[in-house]
Amino acid sequence: MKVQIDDVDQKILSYLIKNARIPFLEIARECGISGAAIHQRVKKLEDAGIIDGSRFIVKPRALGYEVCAYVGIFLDHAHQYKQVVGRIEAIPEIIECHFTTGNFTFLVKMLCRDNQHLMDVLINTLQNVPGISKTETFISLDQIIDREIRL
Amino acid sequence: MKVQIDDVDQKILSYLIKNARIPFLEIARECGISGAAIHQRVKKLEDAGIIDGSRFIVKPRALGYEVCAYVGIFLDHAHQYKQVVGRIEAIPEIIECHFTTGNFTFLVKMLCRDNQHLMDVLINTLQNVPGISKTETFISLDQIIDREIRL
DNA sequence: GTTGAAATTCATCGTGG
DNA sequence: CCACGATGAATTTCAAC
Repeated sequence: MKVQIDDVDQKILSYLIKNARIPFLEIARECGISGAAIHQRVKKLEDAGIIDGSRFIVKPRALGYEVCAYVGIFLDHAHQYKQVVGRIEAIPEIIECHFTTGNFTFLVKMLCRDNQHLMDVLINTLQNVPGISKTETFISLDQIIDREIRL
Repeated sequence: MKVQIDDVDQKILSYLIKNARIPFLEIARECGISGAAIHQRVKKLEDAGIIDGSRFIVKPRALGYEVCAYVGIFLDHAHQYKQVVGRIEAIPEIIECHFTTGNFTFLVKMLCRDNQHLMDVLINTLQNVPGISKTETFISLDQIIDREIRL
Protein backbone atom coordinates (compact mmCIF):
# COMPACT_ATOMS: atom_id res chain seq x y z
CA MET A 1 0.00 0.00 0.00
CA LYS A 2 3.07 2.22 0.12
CA VAL A 3 3.79 3.63 -3.29
CA GLN A 4 6.63 5.82 -4.30
CA ILE A 5 5.69 9.25 -5.59
CA ASP A 6 8.36 11.22 -7.32
CA ASP A 7 8.58 14.90 -8.13
CA VAL A 8 6.77 14.51 -11.44
CA ASP A 9 3.89 12.70 -9.77
CA GLN A 10 3.69 15.47 -7.20
CA LYS A 11 3.60 18.08 -9.91
CA ILE A 12 0.86 16.23 -11.76
CA LEU A 13 -1.18 15.93 -8.58
CA SER A 14 -0.68 19.58 -7.74
CA TYR A 15 -2.34 20.50 -11.04
CA LEU A 16 -5.15 17.98 -10.78
CA ILE A 17 -5.94 18.92 -7.20
CA LYS A 18 -6.62 22.46 -8.29
CA ASN A 19 -8.41 21.66 -11.52
CA ALA A 20 -9.65 18.19 -12.31
CA ARG A 21 -10.46 19.09 -15.91
CA ILE A 22 -7.09 20.41 -16.93
CA PRO A 23 -6.02 18.61 -20.14
CA PHE A 24 -3.31 16.03 -19.59
CA LEU A 25 -1.45 17.55 -22.52
CA GLU A 26 -1.25 20.86 -20.72
CA ILE A 27 0.28 19.15 -17.72
CA ALA A 28 2.60 17.36 -20.11
CA ARG A 29 3.82 20.64 -21.52
CA GLU A 30 4.41 22.02 -18.03
CA CYS A 31 6.31 18.92 -16.98
CA GLY A 32 8.27 18.60 -20.18
CA ILE A 33 7.19 15.02 -20.89
CA SER A 34 4.70 13.52 -23.29
CA GLY A 35 0.97 13.31 -22.79
CA ALA A 36 1.16 9.55 -22.88
CA ALA A 37 3.51 9.60 -19.91
CA ILE A 38 1.08 11.76 -17.95
CA HIS A 39 -1.68 9.40 -18.91
CA GLN A 40 0.27 6.41 -17.64
CA ARG A 41 1.29 8.09 -14.41
CA VAL A 42 -2.25 9.18 -13.62
CA LYS A 43 -3.44 5.65 -14.28
CA LYS A 44 -0.73 4.34 -12.00
CA LEU A 45 -1.77 6.75 -9.26
CA GLU A 46 -5.39 5.73 -9.67
CA ASP A 47 -4.59 2.02 -9.64
CA ALA A 48 -2.49 2.51 -6.52
CA GLY A 49 -5.45 4.16 -4.82
CA ILE A 50 -3.60 7.40 -4.32
CA ILE A 51 -6.12 9.23 -6.44
CA ASP A 52 -9.61 8.60 -5.20
CA GLY A 53 -11.67 9.99 -8.04
CA SER A 54 -12.51 13.56 -8.81
CA ARG A 55 -15.32 15.95 -8.04
CA PHE A 56 -16.83 19.19 -9.12
CA ILE A 57 -17.15 21.48 -6.14
CA VAL A 58 -20.63 22.93 -5.80
CA LYS A 59 -21.35 25.75 -3.39
CA PRO A 60 -23.96 24.48 -0.95
CA ARG A 61 -25.53 27.93 -0.73
CA ALA A 62 -26.36 27.86 -4.40
CA LEU A 63 -28.37 24.71 -3.86
CA GLY A 64 -30.27 26.16 -0.94
CA TYR A 65 -28.12 24.79 1.86
CA GLU A 66 -27.49 27.81 4.04
CA VAL A 67 -26.44 26.10 7.25
CA CYS A 68 -23.27 24.13 7.89
CA ALA A 69 -22.84 22.57 11.29
CA TYR A 70 -20.60 20.19 13.16
CA VAL A 71 -22.26 17.91 15.66
CA GLY A 72 -20.49 16.01 18.39
CA ILE A 73 -22.28 12.78 19.20
CA PHE A 74 -22.21 10.95 22.55
CA LEU A 75 -23.09 7.28 22.83
CA ASP A 76 -24.58 5.49 25.82
CA HIS A 77 -22.27 2.54 25.34
CA ALA A 78 -19.30 1.99 23.11
CA HIS A 79 -20.60 -1.32 21.82
CA GLN A 80 -23.44 0.41 19.97
CA TYR A 81 -20.89 1.74 17.53
CA LYS A 82 -21.86 -0.37 14.55
CA GLN A 83 -25.59 0.16 14.63
CA VAL A 84 -25.18 3.88 15.11
CA VAL A 85 -22.82 4.10 12.16
CA GLY A 86 -25.43 2.43 10.01
CA ARG A 87 -28.07 4.91 11.04
CA ILE A 88 -25.80 7.88 10.55
CA GLU A 89 -24.88 6.78 7.05
CA ALA A 90 -28.53 6.87 6.13
CA ILE A 91 -28.85 10.57 6.98
CA PRO A 92 -28.21 12.48 3.75
CA GLU A 93 -27.56 15.77 5.48
CA ILE A 94 -24.42 14.26 7.02
CA ILE A 95 -21.53 14.59 4.60
CA GLU A 96 -18.67 13.67 6.93
CA CYS A 97 -18.43 11.42 9.94
CA HIS A 98 -15.35 10.85 12.05
CA PHE A 99 -14.74 8.46 14.91
CA THR A 100 -12.77 10.64 17.26
CA THR A 101 -10.79 10.74 20.44
CA GLY A 102 -11.90 13.23 23.04
CA ASN A 103 -15.33 13.92 24.43
CA PHE A 104 -17.36 12.77 21.48
CA THR A 105 -17.64 9.37 19.96
CA PHE A 106 -18.44 10.83 16.56
CA LEU A 107 -17.98 14.21 15.05
CA VAL A 108 -20.14 14.76 11.99
CA LYS A 109 -20.47 17.56 9.48
CA MET A 110 -23.93 18.44 8.27
CA LEU A 111 -25.46 20.63 5.60
CA CYS A 112 -29.00 21.87 6.11
CA ARG A 113 -31.26 24.26 4.29
CA ASP A 114 -31.85 26.46 7.31
CA ASN A 115 -31.94 26.40 11.10
CA GLN A 116 -35.37 24.83 11.06
CA HIS A 117 -34.05 21.98 8.94
CA LEU A 118 -31.03 21.62 11.21
CA MET A 119 -33.26 21.41 14.25
CA ASP A 120 -35.39 18.83 12.54
CA VAL A 121 -32.40 16.61 11.84
CA LEU A 122 -31.08 17.04 15.37
CA ILE A 123 -34.34 16.37 17.16
CA ASN A 124 -36.26 14.05 14.89
CA THR A 125 -33.48 12.09 13.28
CA LEU A 126 -30.26 12.07 15.29
CA GLN A 127 -31.76 12.01 18.76
CA ASN A 128 -34.01 9.19 17.69
CA VAL A 129 -31.14 6.88 16.89
CA PRO A 130 -30.92 4.20 19.61
CA GLY A 131 -27.64 4.56 21.43
CA ILE A 132 -27.16 8.27 20.95
CA SER A 133 -27.47 9.91 24.35
CA LYS A 134 -26.83 13.52 23.50
CA THR A 135 -25.31 15.84 20.92
CA GLU A 136 -23.44 19.10 20.89
CA THR A 137 -23.83 21.40 17.92
CA PHE A 138 -21.41 23.90 16.45
CA ILE A 139 -22.90 25.99 13.69
CA SER A 140 -20.37 27.25 11.19
CA LEU A 141 -21.12 30.94 10.79
CA ASP A 142 -18.34 31.32 8.28
CA GLN A 143 -16.05 28.88 6.54
CA ILE A 144 -12.78 30.77 6.36
CA ILE A 145 -10.56 28.10 4.84
CA ASP A 146 -11.31 25.17 2.54
CA ARG A 147 -8.40 23.74 0.66
CA GLU A 148 -6.46 20.60 -0.15
CA ILE A 149 -3.24 19.43 1.37
CA ARG A 150 -0.21 21.38 0.33
CA LEU A 151 2.02 19.31 -1.89
CA MET B 1 -26.68 35.82 -6.43
CA LYS B 2 -29.75 33.58 -6.53
CA VAL B 3 -29.77 31.58 -9.72
CA GLN B 4 -32.41 29.23 -10.89
CA ILE B 5 -31.35 25.62 -11.30
CA ASP B 6 -33.67 23.35 -13.19
CA ASP B 7 -33.85 19.59 -13.31
CA VAL B 8 -31.35 19.30 -16.13
CA ASP B 9 -28.81 21.41 -14.25
CA GLN B 10 -29.30 19.20 -11.22
CA LYS B 11 -28.76 16.09 -13.29
CA ILE B 12 -25.59 17.56 -14.79
CA LEU B 13 -24.28 18.47 -11.36
CA SER B 14 -25.11 15.06 -9.98
CA TYR B 15 -22.80 13.51 -12.57
CA LEU B 16 -20.01 16.03 -12.20
CA ILE B 17 -20.03 15.83 -8.42
CA LYS B 18 -19.26 12.15 -8.63
CA ASN B 19 -16.78 12.30 -11.50
CA ALA B 20 -15.30 15.58 -12.66
CA ARG B 21 -13.78 13.98 -15.75
CA ILE B 22 -16.89 12.43 -17.19
CA PRO B 23 -17.22 13.53 -20.84
CA PHE B 24 -19.87 16.17 -21.40
CA LEU B 25 -21.12 14.11 -24.31
CA GLU B 26 -21.87 11.23 -22.00
CA ILE B 27 -23.92 13.53 -19.81
CA ALA B 28 -25.57 14.81 -22.96
CA ARG B 29 -26.64 11.32 -23.95
CA GLU B 30 -28.02 10.66 -20.48
CA CYS B 31 -29.93 13.92 -20.45
CA GLY B 32 -31.15 13.66 -24.02
CA ILE B 33 -29.77 17.00 -25.11
CA SER B 34 -26.76 18.01 -27.18
CA GLY B 35 -23.21 18.27 -25.95
CA ALA B 36 -23.19 21.94 -26.75
CA ALA B 37 -26.11 22.49 -24.42
CA ILE B 38 -24.26 20.74 -21.59
CA HIS B 39 -21.22 22.84 -22.29
CA GLN B 40 -23.21 26.06 -22.10
CA ARG B 41 -25.07 25.05 -18.98
CA VAL B 42 -21.86 24.12 -17.18
CA LYS B 43 -20.39 27.45 -18.20
CA LYS B 44 -23.48 29.20 -16.91
CA LEU B 45 -23.19 27.38 -13.59
CA GLU B 46 -19.53 28.30 -13.33
CA ASP B 47 -20.14 31.93 -14.18
CA ALA B 48 -22.92 32.06 -11.62
CA GLY B 49 -20.51 30.79 -8.98
CA ILE B 50 -22.57 27.69 -8.33
CA ILE B 51 -19.71 25.50 -9.46
CA ASP B 52 -16.56 26.36 -7.60
CA GLY B 53 -14.01 24.50 -9.69
CA SER B 54 -13.13 20.84 -9.58
CA ARG B 55 -10.61 18.70 -7.80
CA PHE B 56 -8.95 15.36 -7.92
CA ILE B 57 -9.31 13.70 -4.56
CA VAL B 58 -6.01 12.48 -3.21
CA LYS B 59 -5.84 10.18 -0.22
CA PRO B 60 -3.82 11.95 2.46
CA ARG B 61 -2.39 8.65 3.64
CA ALA B 62 -0.78 8.06 0.29
CA LEU B 63 1.10 11.31 0.68
CA GLY B 64 2.29 10.45 4.16
CA TYR B 65 -0.41 12.24 6.12
CA GLU B 66 -1.55 9.66 8.61
CA VAL B 67 -3.26 11.87 11.15
CA CYS B 68 -6.45 13.87 10.69
CA ALA B 69 -7.60 15.99 13.59
CA TYR B 70 -10.14 18.63 14.46
CA VAL B 71 -9.03 21.34 16.83
CA GLY B 72 -11.32 23.68 18.71
CA ILE B 73 -9.68 27.03 19.32
CA PHE B 74 -10.47 29.40 22.19
CA LEU B 75 -9.61 33.10 22.02
CA ASP B 76 -8.78 35.43 24.89
CA HIS B 77 -10.86 38.17 23.41
CA ALA B 78 -13.28 38.25 20.51
CA HIS B 79 -11.67 41.31 18.95
CA GLN B 80 -8.52 39.34 18.12
CA TYR B 81 -10.49 37.55 15.47
CA LYS B 82 -8.85 39.12 12.44
CA GLN B 83 -5.24 38.69 13.44
CA VAL B 84 -5.80 35.11 14.46
CA VAL B 85 -7.46 34.31 11.15
CA GLY B 86 -4.41 35.64 9.36
CA ARG B 87 -2.12 33.44 11.37
CA ILE B 88 -4.29 30.38 10.93
CA GLU B 89 -4.39 30.82 7.17
CA ALA B 90 -0.61 30.64 7.11
CA ILE B 91 -0.57 27.17 8.64
CA PRO B 92 -0.51 24.71 5.74
CA GLU B 93 -1.59 21.76 7.86
CA ILE B 94 -4.96 23.45 8.38
CA ILE B 95 -7.24 22.63 5.48
CA GLU B 96 -10.54 23.89 6.90
CA CYS B 97 -11.39 26.63 9.34
CA HIS B 98 -14.84 27.51 10.60
CA PHE B 99 -16.01 30.37 12.78
CA THR B 100 -18.49 28.60 14.98
CA THR B 101 -21.14 29.03 17.61
CA GLY B 102 -20.67 27.05 20.80
CA ASN B 103 -17.65 26.71 23.01
CA PHE B 104 -14.99 27.34 20.43
CA THR B 105 -14.31 30.45 18.42
CA PHE B 106 -12.82 28.40 15.60
CA LEU B 107 -13.01 24.79 14.63
CA VAL B 108 -10.22 23.75 12.28
CA LYS B 109 -9.42 20.55 10.42
CA MET B 110 -5.79 19.55 10.21
CA LEU B 111 -3.74 16.95 8.39
CA CYS B 112 -0.43 15.91 9.87
CA ARG B 113 2.13 13.28 9.02
CA ASP B 114 2.01 11.66 12.47
CA ASN B 115 1.27 12.40 16.10
CA GLN B 116 4.64 14.02 16.54
CA HIS B 117 3.88 16.39 13.71
CA LEU B 118 0.44 17.10 15.17
CA MET B 119 1.94 17.91 18.52
CA ASP B 120 4.44 20.19 16.89
CA VAL B 121 1.72 22.18 15.15
CA LEU B 122 -0.35 22.36 18.34
CA ILE B 123 2.45 23.41 20.65
CA ASN B 124 4.86 25.32 18.50
CA THR B 125 2.54 26.90 15.99
CA LEU B 126 -1.03 27.19 17.19
CA GLN B 127 -0.35 27.91 20.85
CA ASN B 128 2.14 30.55 19.83
CA VAL B 129 -0.45 32.62 18.01
CA PRO B 130 -1.21 35.71 20.08
CA GLY B 131 -4.82 35.64 21.18
CA ILE B 132 -5.25 31.88 21.27
CA SER B 133 -5.72 30.88 24.89
CA LYS B 134 -6.21 27.16 24.57
CA THR B 135 -7.17 24.40 22.19
CA GLU B 136 -9.05 21.15 22.30
CA THR B 137 -8.06 18.36 19.97
CA PHE B 138 -10.15 15.59 18.47
CA ILE B 139 -8.14 13.08 16.53
CA SER B 140 -10.07 11.32 13.79
CA LEU B 141 -9.33 7.65 14.23
CA ASP B 142 -11.51 6.77 11.29
CA GLN B 143 -13.33 8.79 8.68
CA ILE B 144 -16.50 6.84 8.12
CA ILE B 145 -18.28 9.16 5.70
CA ASP B 146 -16.99 11.63 3.13
CA ARG B 147 -19.40 12.65 0.44
CA GLU B 148 -21.04 15.57 -1.31
CA ILE B 149 -24.49 16.93 -0.78
CA ARG B 150 -27.26 14.77 -2.10
CA LEU B 151 -28.92 16.36 -5.06
C1' DG C 1 -32.27 27.78 -24.60
C1' DT C 2 -31.36 24.97 -28.18
C1' DT C 3 -29.20 22.46 -32.24
C1' DG C 4 -25.87 20.66 -35.67
C1' DA C 5 -21.79 20.85 -37.94
C1' DA C 6 -16.82 22.40 -38.26
C1' DA C 7 -12.35 23.07 -36.52
C1' DT C 8 -9.41 22.23 -32.99
C1' DT C 9 -7.70 19.73 -29.37
C1' DC C 10 -7.43 15.72 -26.58
C1' DA C 11 -7.39 10.76 -24.75
C1' DT C 12 -5.78 6.47 -25.49
C1' DC C 13 -3.86 2.95 -27.74
C1' DG C 14 -0.25 0.44 -29.85
C1' DT C 15 4.96 -0.31 -30.87
C1' DG C 16 9.34 0.34 -29.87
C1' DG C 17 13.71 2.80 -27.60
C1' DC D 1 9.83 4.78 -17.79
C1' DC D 2 9.38 7.15 -21.76
C1' DA D 3 8.44 8.94 -26.85
C1' DC D 4 6.19 8.64 -31.11
C1' DG D 5 2.37 8.25 -34.17
C1' DA D 6 -2.42 7.04 -35.41
C1' DT D 7 -7.29 7.04 -34.63
C1' DG D 8 -11.36 7.78 -32.66
C1' DA D 9 -13.62 10.87 -29.46
C1' DA D 10 -14.46 15.08 -27.03
C1' DT D 11 -14.34 20.13 -26.55
C1' DT D 12 -15.52 24.42 -28.13
C1' DT D 13 -17.35 27.84 -31.08
C1' DC D 14 -20.76 29.83 -34.02
C1' DA D 15 -24.46 30.65 -37.11
C1' DA D 16 -29.19 29.84 -37.13
C1' DC D 17 -33.70 28.17 -35.44
